[in-house]
Amino acid sequence: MPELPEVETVARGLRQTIPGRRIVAVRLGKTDFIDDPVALEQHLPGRRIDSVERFGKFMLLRLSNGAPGDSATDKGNEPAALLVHLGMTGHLAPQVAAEPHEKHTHVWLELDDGRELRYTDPRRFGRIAYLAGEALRSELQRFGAEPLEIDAAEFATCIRSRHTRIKALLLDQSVLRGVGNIYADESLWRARIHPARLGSSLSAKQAEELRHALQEILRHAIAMRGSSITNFLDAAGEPGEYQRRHRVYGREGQPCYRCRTPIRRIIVAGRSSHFCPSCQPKTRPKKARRAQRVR
DNA sequence: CGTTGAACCTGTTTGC
DNA sequence: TGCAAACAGGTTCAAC
Repeated sequence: MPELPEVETVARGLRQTIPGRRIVAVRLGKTDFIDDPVALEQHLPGRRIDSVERFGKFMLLRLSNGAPGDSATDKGNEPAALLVHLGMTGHLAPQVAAEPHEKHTHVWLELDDGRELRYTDPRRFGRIAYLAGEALRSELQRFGAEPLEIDAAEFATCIRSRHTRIKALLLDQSVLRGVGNIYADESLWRARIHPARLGSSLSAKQAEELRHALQEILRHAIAMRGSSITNFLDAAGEPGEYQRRHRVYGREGQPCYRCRTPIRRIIVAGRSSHFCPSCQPKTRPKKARRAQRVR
């Protein structure tokens, strides 16, 4: 399931071989996950892919200027990009055009070097959109901070000001862009925070511990090229290795790596959440007792 | 403002 | 063994 580290891994792979190539033709299969399929056919042919960026869980293929007067709504000289979200089972990878395509391939971007950039997605939970100018700007504005860039003050504010479960906040793309179920659970375990705690109930120290845990885990996962849970493969068809480092995700009933207590799985914010009931207490540890213990 | 549940989709796993 | 139900989960939307 591609989250930030997996998308970053794919983007890095594409960056090796795609920028500078021109799209010469577009072929579409099923299009129910594409915002405006006609826009792809209209605006992509002739455009060069200038760069590949990651934005949260999206990949952004920045496109060269189109022909002036391309259409009434697209002047051709505004910044334009193809947004690709991999959903649960999406793959985006270049293939030699003569090679047979995988089942569930829905988009073929024919390149000027004999290859095709193909999008394959059995479940079609992904999303593809061509956006330019103001439409692109406003779409990107909907999303929250980049988890690897957010500073301590901003993180503390957007977590501690909210009367919502911390698990829901981590998954909310308008708060942080790019965190999904695996890395939310892993960070909460590392910071010893129960997933059902309210954001407003975290101490300043806990918020900072959580931010630190999240960033460390994301960096480590990127270095290991992501987690291959079901069938995640990078742009070169290679699996990631981070699934071996999971401490709670997918480990229900198995002993906590810190204290041996069996890991539990509960539903929080409608999502399956893995945690250690001993290391991640539901309520803040009380300290009011100390006075009574004085003899 | 916040929370929950359903819907989307199909391959894989589980249970009878 | 075989088949159906449950499950996986990112995102959006309706309902409360």
